[in-house]
Amino acid sequence: MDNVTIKDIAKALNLSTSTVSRALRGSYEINAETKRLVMEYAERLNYRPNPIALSLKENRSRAIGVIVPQIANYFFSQAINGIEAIAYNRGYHVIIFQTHESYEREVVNMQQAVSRRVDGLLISLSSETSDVTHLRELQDQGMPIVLFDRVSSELNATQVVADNFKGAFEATEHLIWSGRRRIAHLTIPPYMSITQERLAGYRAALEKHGIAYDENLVRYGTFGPDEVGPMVDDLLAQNPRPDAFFTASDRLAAGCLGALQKRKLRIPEDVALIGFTNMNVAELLSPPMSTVVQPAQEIGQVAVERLIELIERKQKAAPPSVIKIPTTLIARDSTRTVVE
Amino acid sequence: MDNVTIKDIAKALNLSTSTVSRALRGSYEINAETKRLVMEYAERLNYRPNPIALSLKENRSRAIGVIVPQIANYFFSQAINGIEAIAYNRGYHVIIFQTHESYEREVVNMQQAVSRRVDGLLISLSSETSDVTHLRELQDQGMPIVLFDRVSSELNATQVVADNFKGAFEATEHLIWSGRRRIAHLTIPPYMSITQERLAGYRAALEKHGIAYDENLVRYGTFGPDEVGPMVDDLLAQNPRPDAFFTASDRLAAGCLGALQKRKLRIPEDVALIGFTNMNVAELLSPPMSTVVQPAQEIGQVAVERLIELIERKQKAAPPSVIKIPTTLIARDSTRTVVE
DNA sequence: AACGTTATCGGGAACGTTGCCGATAGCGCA
DNA sequence: TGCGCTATCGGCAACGTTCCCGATAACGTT
Repeated sequence: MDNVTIKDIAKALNLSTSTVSRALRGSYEINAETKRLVMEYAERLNYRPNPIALSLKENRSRAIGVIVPQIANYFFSQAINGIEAIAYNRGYHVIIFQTHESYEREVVNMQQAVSRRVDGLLISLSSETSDVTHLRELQDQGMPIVLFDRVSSELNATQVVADNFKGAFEATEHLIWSGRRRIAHLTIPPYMSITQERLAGYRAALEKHGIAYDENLVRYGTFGPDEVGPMVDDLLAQNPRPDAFFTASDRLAAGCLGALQKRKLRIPEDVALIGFTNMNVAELLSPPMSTVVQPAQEIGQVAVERLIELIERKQKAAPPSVIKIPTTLIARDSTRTVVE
Repeated sequence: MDNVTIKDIAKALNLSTSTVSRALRGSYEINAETKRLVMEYAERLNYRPNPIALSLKENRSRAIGVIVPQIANYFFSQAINGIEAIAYNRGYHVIIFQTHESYEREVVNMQQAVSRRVDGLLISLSSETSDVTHLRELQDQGMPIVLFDRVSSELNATQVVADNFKGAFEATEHLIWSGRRRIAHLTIPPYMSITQERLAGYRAALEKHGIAYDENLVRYGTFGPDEVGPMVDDLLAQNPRPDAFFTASDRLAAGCLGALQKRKLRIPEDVALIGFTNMNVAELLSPPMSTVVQPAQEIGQVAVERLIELIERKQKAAPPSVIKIPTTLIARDSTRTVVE
């Protein structure tokens, strides 16, 4: 392998390791000629400082851990994209952990990250996670933590999220403006932060337009497979039937669309549909699907920037806060106003 | 932070560090009672061995580098999913690098991975990469390397790919069976391995059915934005017009579908369309799109398994080989046989 | 002439862990 | 009694790097 060390250089040039070390870092107390010699020789041998030795000495790894439910998911893969870009520019590398929506694996991943000595942690909570004491304890021990997307107000940490309330409010109002009155809301487990914020936005829009909130129109998914069909059936069985669906995720939006198609309901004639999503093929769906776009990449970028600030400035960094990144509503055919 | 070391335990228990070390690893030459004491104390203090110190000592990092063009891409995010799952079970962590389809960044990423002292490298080549001497040199220095998906026969390394030839052959034959004769092929840069294999499968299917290969029906994309529309236009301007499109990637398939829709061509009545893709929403597109499914996750899993074998058994591992994972053709509405 | 200063470099410890080599005591056996 | 063996443990070096403390010589200053 590659193994040229500072010792090799020292031996070859008949110098001590300390001199070589200082020459390489350009210390002022090394003779210019000596510096040149060392630099040239190091260059010629393609010397690269060993980051592991550095880590041991400085007690830091220049690595940040990223814990997400799933990589193979539009939102998270884009967020990781943003994270990676910033992190590498700042000299950190990114270690990925997946929880697969399991609380248990989240805890295990967290411990793994700790024993890997990551300098900081970026976390999007699993859907099973309601208790965050594991994170609070870690934070109390001094580990910099930033939450993104799936956050928890139980934790006094910086949190970076889409403006879920506003996004949901706009989506719901958009449906109302297009003439719908019975708007169903398909969402994810109720104890999750994003669920509550989106639900609140949904309710606020209904209220603003004088539509009573009907809890029978709200269904909570569990990330299980094949669960969307029955939920949609159940909602459609009501009388009067819902005339619009507002879904809270990529997965639910696609599943809902499939379920509606299977049941031969015309979109947007029979029901309208709008999702909270990042799918870049939403435009190509049948019909083109209206969406509230979450700025996944930007969320990742902002989150990692805050984390690095936390790592490098420690107690001097900005106090914990909640950062909301605006969403964008894109109206397409699935929510077109239908004139009778 | 967490910092309990083997020294702390030794001091507290009035033992030497070596004894503690051996007790922790269950060495036979340590008194059972002493072992118990050490184990219990370590447990109580939540001792975790410092992997950085281990890495320095053993000259290995228990990390594998994964270099891909893009994380935010169906295929690669699923592949990384598979990689992550296996790697963690085997005690390795995964460090992600993105080339963004740039040769230059690929080289830089490779160097970064090396200076991070990864134990092995998993690479899917950028579309710009035609020269692989940077990888060959690294390999010559003893770094275990496994290529996946975007591979190169210039490198004597284990390569894990989808069965591109067979997949393309089946897709083309499927189009022929559905009654098409002028089958256009939208693909990616010609020097890439997957391009050539898919093109060969396409040609072989044409030949088998007595259809002359027409190079005017083949177009090579460059991963640039908004390039698909003009390519499609150009193809459609021919006389006679193509009656089917076979695309070589997720991006091209979606772009082609959008372009055809924009030009008001009916699918499958006017033209058929089949893609090489992993999009799980292909069924929801308009119309539902036929696809050749690449087993992304399995490719990742197999690749990382081979890499770990290479890392741990070194010269004793299996010699380099090309492993082909079968694809699956899913016929949907976009290639339905149209009766005139 | 004695001293302080400056420029330039080396020695050694330390980060946390493991492994080699020894050291000690207790014991059995001839 | 003396020898060797086993069981049990400690000391030390090493991995690659940085940093603190000295060391040395060549000066200038009083």
